[in-house]
Amino acid sequence: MKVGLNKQKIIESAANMADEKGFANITLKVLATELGIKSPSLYKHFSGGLDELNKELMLYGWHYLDGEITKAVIGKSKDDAVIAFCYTYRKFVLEHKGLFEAMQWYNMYLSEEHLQATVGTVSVLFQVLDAYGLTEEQKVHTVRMLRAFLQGFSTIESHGGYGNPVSLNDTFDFALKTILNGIADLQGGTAQ
Amino acid sequence: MKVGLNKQKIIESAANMADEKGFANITLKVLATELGIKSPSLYKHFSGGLDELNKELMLYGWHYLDGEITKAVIGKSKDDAVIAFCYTYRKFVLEHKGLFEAMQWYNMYLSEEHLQATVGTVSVLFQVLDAYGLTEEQKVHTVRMLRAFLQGFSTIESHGGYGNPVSLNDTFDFALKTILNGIADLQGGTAQ
DNA sequence: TATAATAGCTAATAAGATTAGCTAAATAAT
DNA sequence: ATTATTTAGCTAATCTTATTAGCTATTATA
Repeated sequence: MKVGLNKQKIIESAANMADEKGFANITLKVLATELGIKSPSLYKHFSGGLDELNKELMLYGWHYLDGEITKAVIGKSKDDAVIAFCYTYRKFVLEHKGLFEAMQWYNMYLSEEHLQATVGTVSVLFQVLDAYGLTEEQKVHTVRMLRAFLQGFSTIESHGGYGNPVSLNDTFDFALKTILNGIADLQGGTAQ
Repeated sequence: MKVGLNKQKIIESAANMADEKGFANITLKVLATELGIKSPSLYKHFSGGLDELNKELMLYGWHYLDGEITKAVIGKSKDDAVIAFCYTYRKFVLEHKGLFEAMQWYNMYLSEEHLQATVGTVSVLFQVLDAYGLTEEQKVHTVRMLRAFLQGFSTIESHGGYGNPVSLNDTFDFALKTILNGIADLQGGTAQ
């Protein structure tokens, strides 16, 4: 009784399940049940089993985020573009907590593959920063700082790791302002 | 043939194993073998099984980091103290990659426990920031921003996620400078 | 219409976590 | 010292999940 599945449908289903139940709670059995098949049948789509599925989930997540960010940034420049980038990133993580876990998780096992996956997102950030007239090295530093902050903030926030009642929106704005001021200072000629 | 184990020894062994083989590759079987016992015997020390062991590993890691940071910060103030804090954090993660995975990993499952664990480290940071005469809210924002940056940077760095040849030390210094400048601006009276 | 490929299935294997119940060593109580 | 109790180990057995092998019906192709 062929259900008519394919990689794409399975990955999307796994992504939804990750967001609902948490990435760590995805098993081939429960995923298969959800899809109306038995778990060994998943190997017809992912011969590499769970490991391959997780990898695909990671790639899917980064491409997804990539698309969201690209849409958000189009037509904006400079600070507006950076802010749109960061807000979209943060929003994505809050809305796709489980998928984001997959995006980071796999990172821990296959750097090379992960590097490829993040290339899209990172290169959008590079393009956004082109408008500021920074040196290549300054751009690299800024991209890395932004990535670090966004990943750290989103991870901590989405897991309830910030235990203070002060508004998280305010903190996010505060941090962006700090970073954007830093970029402005670089332009001001005080380039180190 | 009582080996004479206790929680502390087991946790330290697990921490070393995590750093050597990676957190995800710790199994009760291999840990037990390493310790010279059989895996069911571990339940005499951790009735909650792997889950409890992981939780203890997380707590151990945060206390460990806490101690290192406290030592590093003693006798320093203001920027020197912040810089010492950040360098110690980063160094710790590079030297204890596997343990740090545990510290973050558990985070994903037991927020309340994790909150308690990080209290020590976070409160040191708060004390360091006391010297700047910021408002409580500004301090909270700054602590959160630093935590986010440090966690994100260290995670990405330790997993080889930064694929550019530009010096990571330079990026780290660049980012600290940016954040410290931000703090300086707050003191300058331009408090928002 | 015959053939091949595909996507599903069931049954079986293997690895790991966990539980139950046993035993010897260490410790505490008489 | 001797007895009683706790403790820390063990083996055997169970459960869950991933994975492999081999079968079958449907779909697509020649």
